[in-house]
Amino acid sequence: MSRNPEEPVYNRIEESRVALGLSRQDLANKAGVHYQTIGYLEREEYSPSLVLAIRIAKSLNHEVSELFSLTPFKKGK
Amino acid sequence: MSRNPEEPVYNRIEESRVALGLSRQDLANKAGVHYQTIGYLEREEYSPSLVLAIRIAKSLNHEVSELFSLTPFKKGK
DNA sequence: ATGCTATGTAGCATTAATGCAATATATAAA
DNA sequence: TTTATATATTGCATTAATGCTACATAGCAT
Repeated sequence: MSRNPEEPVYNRIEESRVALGLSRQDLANKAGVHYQTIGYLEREEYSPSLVLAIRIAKSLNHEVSELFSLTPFKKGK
Repeated sequence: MSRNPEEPVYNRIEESRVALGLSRQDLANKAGVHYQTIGYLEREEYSPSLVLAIRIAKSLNHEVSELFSLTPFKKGK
């Protein structure tokens, strides 16, 4: 089996990032990753490693569980 | 750069697993992974994907942030 | 002694996550 | 118009995370 076989992880990265007035590049810098990576994550093209998830959560002043979920987030908050 | 270049993730998987009286195989079954994977994680030989971290946390009735951390956990609770 | 369970170790194969470069588009500002 | 910023898209290379198999060891039963 592969690592995450068609097992998506939903997230609210873009929502939180925009709320803080940050560009993807800004967030990428804070999290220490490539800015394209943020794009891939926001489009949910793949799910991050735990390390990255923790770094992003920290960069956005959120708990991992507030930003990422195995089940879809409800619209609006 | 690689994915998690020498960036360890500390965890309390073994502690929590034993507290629940589960074997690695038991936890592996609940989390849907190979039992060796649990071993690797407990020995902190590598850090899990976010999906796996969430599944393990759920299997152990814990929050991701309670089980995993970028900084070492203090001894005893 | 035999068997079973739990664990460690080692090796190999697969693939997703990430980096990075290039190009394209849209928008806003100068 | 030109410039700069933000984003999307594509493609390629690297490597860590995971699966799986096999073997070894130790403990605890029987």
